[in-house]
Amino acid sequence: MSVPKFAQIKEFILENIQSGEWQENDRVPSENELTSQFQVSRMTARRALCELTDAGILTRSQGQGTFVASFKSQSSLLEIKNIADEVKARNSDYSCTILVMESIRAIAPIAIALGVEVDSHVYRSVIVHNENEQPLQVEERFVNPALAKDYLQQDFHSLTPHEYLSLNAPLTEARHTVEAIMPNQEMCEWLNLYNEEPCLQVIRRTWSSQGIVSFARLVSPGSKYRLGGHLTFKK
Amino acid sequence: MSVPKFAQIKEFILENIQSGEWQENDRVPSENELTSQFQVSRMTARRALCELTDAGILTRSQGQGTFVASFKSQSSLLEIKNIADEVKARNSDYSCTILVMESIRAIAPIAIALGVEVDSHVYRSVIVHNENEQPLQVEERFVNPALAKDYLQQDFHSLTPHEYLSLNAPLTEARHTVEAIMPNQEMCEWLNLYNEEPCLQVIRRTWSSQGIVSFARLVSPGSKYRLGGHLTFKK
DNA sequence: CAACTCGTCTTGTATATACAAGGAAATTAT
DNA sequence: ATAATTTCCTTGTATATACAAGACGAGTTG
Repeated sequence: MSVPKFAQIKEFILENIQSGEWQENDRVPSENELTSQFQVSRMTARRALCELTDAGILTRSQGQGTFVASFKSQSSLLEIKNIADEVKARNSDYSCTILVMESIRAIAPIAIALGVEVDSHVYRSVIVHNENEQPLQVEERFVNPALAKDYLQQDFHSLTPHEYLSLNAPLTEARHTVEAIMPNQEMCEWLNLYNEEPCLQVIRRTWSSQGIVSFARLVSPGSKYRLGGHLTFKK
Repeated sequence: MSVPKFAQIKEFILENIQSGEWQENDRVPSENELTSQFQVSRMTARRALCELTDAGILTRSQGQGTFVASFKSQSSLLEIKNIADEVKARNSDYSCTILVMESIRAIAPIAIALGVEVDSHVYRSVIVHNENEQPLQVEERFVNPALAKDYLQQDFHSLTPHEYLSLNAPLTEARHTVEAIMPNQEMCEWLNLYNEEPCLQVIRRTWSSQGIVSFARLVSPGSKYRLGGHLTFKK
């Protein structure tokens, strides 16, 4: 058997959608209808429908049927990778400079972002990530000490903060925002920017099962760093 | 039955991974082992393994077994949504201003990005998307005329270019880059920016099965627009 | 000693069957 | 006429079974 039956059924359905024969929210054949049309068992027809549902192409509802998913909210995805991996993948030299490792009292916005009491102690680190000795990104991170006691004792030359935290408080959720900002003077110094230039800023908050782990601000010069995304609509 | 058996098995596997009991690339129990451990049929054990594989938690290999996937390339994802939908979702008023609709001869960089001959005709549109009458994003788009003949005849007040193209040349692939830039003077005028401010620029190239469809440049003021991403590590 | 075969374990595909549960429409009872 | 019930079609879960196909090691053969 060259092409599995469930794959043939998937193709059949996708062709009908791509040709426009079946529009958004149209009903597609039920498991039983496919069973008799293709002379397969219900489980095989079902597999085709389930896999297309997992892929976001169809939606199913018990008792009602299976429908072509609406593409309205079709959104494209961008990846945010670990900066150290990215640099190494370019065959460049990666290094980092640790500027700050301290325990501070949380002012209101930090406390709120970390979900802790205002004025309680939190850890703060500032690290510059370099590509071929040139600053590429500044990482300012606030960490909830309850979830990473030994944070300040780590040597982040060998393991990035993100890697360390992933190991010690397994991530369950992350939220990001990306924006374009003008760096302040301190940031310009950290990034070695003589002429002001726009920077890409990523704010990342990460959760583990026990609560908010950390709150990071990643700033990179617009001329040296960009985010990439690649999206294929699986056939 | 409150919690389905296949879901219980999934939880069992995930707990072992999250607790660190099973490390990256470790082998997990085979279908047959789970079958006897949980007193279920092989198909039920199989379902748990397959769903975790689809979710990227496990990898499977015929003849070898099932393994904990490596999180090395763990990357976070950001969404780029349709701007019109986003504005409407905020309960704001959406409108757009069409500045340019023309057919031009492609200079080299445009021709290359679209995969057409240099100096051949391509369509170009420039549209400003407004939120509550304030410019939010400038969309400059170059379109391959072979794949969207009637592009210039469209009324983009009712249907955004992205929606039109999605309908006429179903997307198979898209690539994005995001960067922080300083807008030039023309862009400042389009965006109504009196004081220069950094902008977020998204470059999007889209493919259909017949080739490259279009090449778009989306520019938004850093103070008014940001990209958001939400990632949950499914339990 | 190398190459081959065979048996066994693994995942992959496919079927037939059974019952559960949700939704909607037709039927029945009030 | 309205409300409750039944009935049917849908998807959801679960099992037992069969054979195919890839990987790998043990043993056999040259």
